[in-house]
Amino acid sequence: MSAGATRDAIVKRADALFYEGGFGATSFSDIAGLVGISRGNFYHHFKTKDDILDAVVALRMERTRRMLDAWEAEGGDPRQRILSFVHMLVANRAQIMAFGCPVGTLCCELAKLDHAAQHKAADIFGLFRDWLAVQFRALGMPARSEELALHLLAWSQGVAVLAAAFRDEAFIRREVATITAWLDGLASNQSD
Amino acid sequence: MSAGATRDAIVKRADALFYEGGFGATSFSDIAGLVGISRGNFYHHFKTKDDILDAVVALRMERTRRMLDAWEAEGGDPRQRILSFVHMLVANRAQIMAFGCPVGTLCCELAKLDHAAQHKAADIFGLFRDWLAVQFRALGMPARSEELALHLLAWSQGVAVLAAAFRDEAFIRREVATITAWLDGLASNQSD
DNA sequence: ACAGAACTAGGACGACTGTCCTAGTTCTTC
DNA sequence: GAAGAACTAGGACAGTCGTCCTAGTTCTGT
Repeated sequence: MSAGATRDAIVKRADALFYEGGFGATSFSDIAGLVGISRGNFYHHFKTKDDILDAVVALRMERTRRMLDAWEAEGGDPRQRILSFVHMLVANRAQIMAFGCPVGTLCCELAKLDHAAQHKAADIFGLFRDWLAVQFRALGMPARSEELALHLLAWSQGVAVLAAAFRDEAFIRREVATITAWLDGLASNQSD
Repeated sequence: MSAGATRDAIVKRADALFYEGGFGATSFSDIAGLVGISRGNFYHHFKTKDDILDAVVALRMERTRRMLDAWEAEGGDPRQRILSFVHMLVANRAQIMAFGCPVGTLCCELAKLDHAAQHKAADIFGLFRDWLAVQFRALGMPARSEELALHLLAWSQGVAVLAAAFRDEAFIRREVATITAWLDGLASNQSD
C-alpha cells in the first residue's frame, strides 16, 4: 500500500514549504512535523536535503507538463491557450502576492546559493517557453515565436515580483488586461 | 577616525553578501570574515541580524535616491532619464544574470520569511516607481503616469528574473531594445 | 595625565542544522 | 508461519547559528 506513499507525502509537503518559506529556510523538522513522521526517517527515502529538492523540482516539472497538456487538450485556439497561461496570475493571485511565483523565486534563490539544481529549476521556465512558442507559432508568427514566448514569460514574472512586493491585486488585474490587449494587437500589428 | 567606520564596513560587506548569497544564507561569520573583525564584535554595532538588514536596506535606499538624483541632475529629457533606468539592466547584466535584481530578490525572500523589513525593501521599489511616474508625467501623460511607472518596473523585473534563470545576455539586450521602442511609441500612440 | 566612553577579541550559551546509526516494527512473499 | 525486505522512531553526531558576556585595548576630552 505504502508504495512510496510516505515519500510522496514528504515531497508534497516539502514542495509547499519550499514555496512558502524558501528552500534554505525550510528544515527537515518543518517537513517532518507537517508530514507527521520522525525526523530521522528521512534518510530512508532521501539521502540529502538536495535529493528532496530534486524530487520537488521533478514534481513541479511534471505538474507543469500536465497543466500545459490540459490546456492543449481543452481545444481552444492558440490565443485562448496563451490566455490560460496569463490567467494563472489572477487565479493564483493570493499565493503570488504572498510568496511570489514558485518557479521564479526558486530559480533566484538557487542562483544565489549557486546550487546545482538551478538548471533543473530553470527547465520549468523552459517548459513554459517552449509551449508558449508553439502557441505563437500557431498564431502565425513563426519567426519571432521564441522571442515572444520569452517576452511574455518575463512579463508575467515581473508582474509576480511587483505583486509580491506591493501586495497589489489591482495591479495584477490591470497588467493581465494589458497583456490581453497586447496579444490581440499582435496578429494585426506585428511592430511590437 | 573610526566614527562608524567599522559599522559602515559591516553594512557595506553585508550588503554585498545579502545580494550575492541571500539574507538567510549569510551568517555573522561570513560578514566578519569579509570585514576582518571578530564575530562577537557585532553586538556593539548591531543588536540583532535584523538590525543589520535594516541598515542594509537603508543603505540601498539612500544609494538609490542618490542615483535617481544624479540622473535628474544630468539634465537630459524625460525620455533620456527613463532610458538611464532601463540601461541599468545592461550595465549590471553580469550581476543580474548571477544573482538577479537586488531589490526584487530581497523583496521575494523577505516575503517568504514574513519578515518585518519587507515593507522597507518594497519602499525601494516605491522610490523607482515615484521617480518614473514623474518622468512619465513630464513626457506628457499625467493620467497614467503611475500605471506606466509600475508597468516599466515590472517589465525590468521580469527581464532580471529570466536573465538570471537562463543566464541569457542576448535576451537582456533584446528586451532593452524592445522597451526603448515601446517608450518611443508611447508619446505618439497612447493606446498601449 | 587621567577618567570615561568607544571599541574590540575571544569565547560561552543554548538552540538548531543536516546527516547518520541502531533497534524495532510492519509488510511482502513463499 | 517463517525469512527477508521495507519502513519507522528516536536519538547521537559534529557543526553552525544568532546572541550575549567579559575582559582588555584604544580613543577622546579635559
